[in-house]
Amino acid sequence: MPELPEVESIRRGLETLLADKPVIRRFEFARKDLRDPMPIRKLKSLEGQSVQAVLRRSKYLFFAAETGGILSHLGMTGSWRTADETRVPPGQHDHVRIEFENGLSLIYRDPRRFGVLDWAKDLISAHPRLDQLGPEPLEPEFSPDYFRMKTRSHHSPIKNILMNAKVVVGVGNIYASEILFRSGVRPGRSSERVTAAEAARVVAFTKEVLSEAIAAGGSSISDYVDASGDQGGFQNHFRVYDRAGRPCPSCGTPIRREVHAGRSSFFCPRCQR
DNA sequence: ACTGGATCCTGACTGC
DNA sequence: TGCAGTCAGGATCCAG
Repeated sequence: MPELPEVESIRRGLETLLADKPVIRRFEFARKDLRDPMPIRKLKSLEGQSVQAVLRRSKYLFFAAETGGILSHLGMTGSWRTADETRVPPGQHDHVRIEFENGLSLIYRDPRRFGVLDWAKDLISAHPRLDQLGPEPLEPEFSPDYFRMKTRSHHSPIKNILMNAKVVVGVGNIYASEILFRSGVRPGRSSERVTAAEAARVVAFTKEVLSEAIAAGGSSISDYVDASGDQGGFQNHFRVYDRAGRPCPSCGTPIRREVHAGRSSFFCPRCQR
């Protein structure tokens, strides 16, 4: 599943592909639902309209057409590819195709179907999938004071707070472990016991890790590729994620794995307290 | 009002 | 080789 850096990398790829603002000729649906039913008629109402921009909010992509647009969440295994991207042959998990007047076709593939395809007016108007979202991690609104306030008002492991989209969007399971490693805070530490200085470090390293990952084009694990089928490079920079038993890059102590809220966390028991 | 756990689904990998 | 069990990038729903 793509986290924010992967979604942003995909957005940039799509923006380039759709730079000449092509008109949507037609949608093709191989099925009626992903995780939820898709609003097929509503989406088809966008046929004949040009895509003006590809935007991102949280881990959602938004293809902005004229009277509304396509809201896309990739879930764990979703991807957008061009039809002529030959490295991956057409398959049973290609669920939606968007054909443009200029000959381009985009194909949505999602084996696990945890993704979402919805219609939205824009990214500003009320929408049930967007209304409850917290600030973007790279915006100033995600500040040490703000995060400190959130850590004090919750009673759960700091990692859960960091991954809570109502607190801050875009931080998934991989980057949460990486951020907390750099911050020197154990993922399982109860959030109300995180000091103001530590909360400030978590905020700073959230911005740092996500920025570095975006600059590297995201992380490729398993089946992630961007819209051109290219893989990101940040997975080569993981310091703790999926490295249980291997030496901490900083002190050599074996990395430990723990489960919080049903998700694996990785940390160095010596560097993180 | 919160919290953690189960859940949706398929595929890759492990160990017997 | 086969088969069962475990795990996977997310987010929602439900019980306690």
